Amino acid sequence: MRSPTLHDVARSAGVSYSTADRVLNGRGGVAEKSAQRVQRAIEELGYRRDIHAANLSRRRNYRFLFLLPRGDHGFFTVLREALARETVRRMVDRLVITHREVPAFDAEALAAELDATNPEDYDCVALIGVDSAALDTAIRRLVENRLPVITLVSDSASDLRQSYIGIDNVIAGRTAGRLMRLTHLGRTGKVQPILGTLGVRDHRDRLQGATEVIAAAGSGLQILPPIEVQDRPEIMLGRLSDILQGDPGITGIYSIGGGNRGLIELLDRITGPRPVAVLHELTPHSRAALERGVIDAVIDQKPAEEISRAIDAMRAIADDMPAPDSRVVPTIYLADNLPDQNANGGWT
Amino acid sequence: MRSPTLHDVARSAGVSYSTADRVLNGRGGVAEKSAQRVQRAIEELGYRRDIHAANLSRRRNYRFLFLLPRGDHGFFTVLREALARETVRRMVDRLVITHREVPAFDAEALAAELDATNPEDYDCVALIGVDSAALDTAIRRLVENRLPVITLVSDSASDLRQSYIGIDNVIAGRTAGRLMRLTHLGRTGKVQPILGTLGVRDHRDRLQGATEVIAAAGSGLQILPPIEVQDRPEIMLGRLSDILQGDPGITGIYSIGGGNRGLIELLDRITGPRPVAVLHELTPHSRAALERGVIDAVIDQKPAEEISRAIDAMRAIADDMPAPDSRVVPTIYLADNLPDQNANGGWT
DNA sequence: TCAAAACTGATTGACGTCTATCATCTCCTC
DNA sequence: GAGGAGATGATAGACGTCAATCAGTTTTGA
Repeated sequence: MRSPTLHDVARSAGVSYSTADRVLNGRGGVAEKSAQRVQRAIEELGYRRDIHAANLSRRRNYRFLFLLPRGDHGFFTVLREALARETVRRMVDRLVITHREVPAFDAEALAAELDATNPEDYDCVALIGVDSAALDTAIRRLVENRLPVITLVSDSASDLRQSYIGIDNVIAGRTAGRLMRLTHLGRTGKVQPILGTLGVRDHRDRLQGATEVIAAAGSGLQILPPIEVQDRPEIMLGRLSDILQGDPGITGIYSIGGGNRGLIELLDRITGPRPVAVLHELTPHSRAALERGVIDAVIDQKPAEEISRAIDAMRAIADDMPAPDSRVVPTIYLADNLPDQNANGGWT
Repeated sequence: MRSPTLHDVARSAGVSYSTADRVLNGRGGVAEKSAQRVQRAIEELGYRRDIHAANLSRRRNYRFLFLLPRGDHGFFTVLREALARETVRRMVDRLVITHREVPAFDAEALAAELDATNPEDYDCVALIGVDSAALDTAIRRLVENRLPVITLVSDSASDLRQSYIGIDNVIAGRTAGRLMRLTHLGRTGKVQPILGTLGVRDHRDRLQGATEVIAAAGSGLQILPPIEVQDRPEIMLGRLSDILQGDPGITGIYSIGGGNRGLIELLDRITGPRPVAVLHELTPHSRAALERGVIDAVIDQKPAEEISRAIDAMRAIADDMPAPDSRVVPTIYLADNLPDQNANGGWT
């Protein structure tokens, strides 16, 4: 029941260990027919190289670089904390994870950071994608220098990056739209979408998804033109409070992006019935709001899970294994199915 | 930047490698003060044993046994498939996972299977808990013979098993109740709960959770006495169709257990408005029903994730690391946020 | 046909840990 | 102060792979 070693492969192929090794590791200098015999032996025996023994032997560490946005934006904070946890958790597996902070929403700065990165220093890089020619160029340089790149949370340069780990934002938007429909069964209403800016692809996608579902026949719902609040709580508070006063018929609020502290503050002030409120991303603020019944649902992309999967993917890439894209399914949190407060969403 | 080895520890403690090894692996025969010096060196250097090198050296495999219910019950099928995937996926990590099928819902048979298990043959056992004295006895025997046991999906013998991986069923029920409230905003209604039998703890817990939320002040909802259908589609179909005809005021159906094929068949027949329907467990049937709009929400416990976490926990236990309980948060699936069909819920 | 090139095999010492054996050395006890 | 128990050190061979070297064989082509 012992699994075969490379020695077994060599013996079965009728060649020396050296030759089997040359084939396995593509060192060259092997006659075609020998190579084929080794390959066949590998398949016949079902040989799989013991990756741990290999790593031990070559004193290999997996060196991964994460570029994450700076700042106290709730979601990014959660993301950074998840990364910090995984960093220590994975040390036993020889993963050396470096984390550099870059200014949020600044493609140029991100590109500059990549340009300043020596491709020799890492085995894989993860970053949050943005649509930007400068970023694409920077990514291309790394990839051409054999440093693979993956995108996280938001995709970009999809022909260059090896893998994308994150949610499909159209689906996230559709999920929000579905929640609006379900909370409006048997009645009509108007839904007000709020986003950071229409310039961000992710926000447009969510809006599109929500619109698809809400505007579909039989919903009895109307979706209003979106307002832009730059992910800023103050702007959110001001603009939205104007709008709610102007149109008392609004029965649903869908907050697509950030700045939710403003929204929550506003909802806290409302006495009597309030509109249904659906937000994105579980943060201490949104969680507290859910718990005290000020908002109804949070759509979350499980940052801890994304980080963990990103690391898995990076490791697979570093080991030259296929690393599939991994679409995370957006999760719905209501007041009752919140994860343990301290337990990073249950991700040990 | 190299992480310290046991040789480093020995040198730093001023003892030989042998002594350091004796301390690390508790082989005994070491003077108290030497042991302390070694311990101190370990802490000072931050030494962590290289578990992969250790496993390599002692030719260790992790031998885990899963006892899962037989039968084509949708949920159990998903569970078995997830296990099969993980079994191959984890082979590279020296995990040898054995899977034995036991009759479903039969504590005696499960206990018998455990009794027939030689504690020497495995490093950890996972099973789905049931309240049963016979099972407790069987578990006790294993644990006393140094074979740790964990429970999955449903807990039992909580003082004997090392860890429980699964959802909190009260929370799952509350989540269903919350969905009922949200789908009844601005209107009143009656919710009919359906379960396998009140004899099953998990079902009672879910009912309790749902009742807590639905019966709370301000819901405008009434929860009807539960009906028992033994998880059987035919019974479900018959009983429920009688009840719906008898009481046209029913606006919500909460199916707590199995037999959902009967429920779906019934709902498919309804023309015009139908009650809100919330089910448990994503299976091919429930998924299809969601997609064609016959039911509204599925509460899922992510079996693939549970399996994966169970294996993580078992490995931690086998390595003498702390293995925390892992409460999985029940997930809500609507028509729009379903996972990839083939992709076991996104769990690679 | 002979030298160069291409290929093959044998061997060795890592990597960090486990396990076993054997030889010392230091006490304590009678 | 001899005998024994207990503690310690030294050493060696595994585990499966990597990486390098060197000697030897076969093939190629001019």
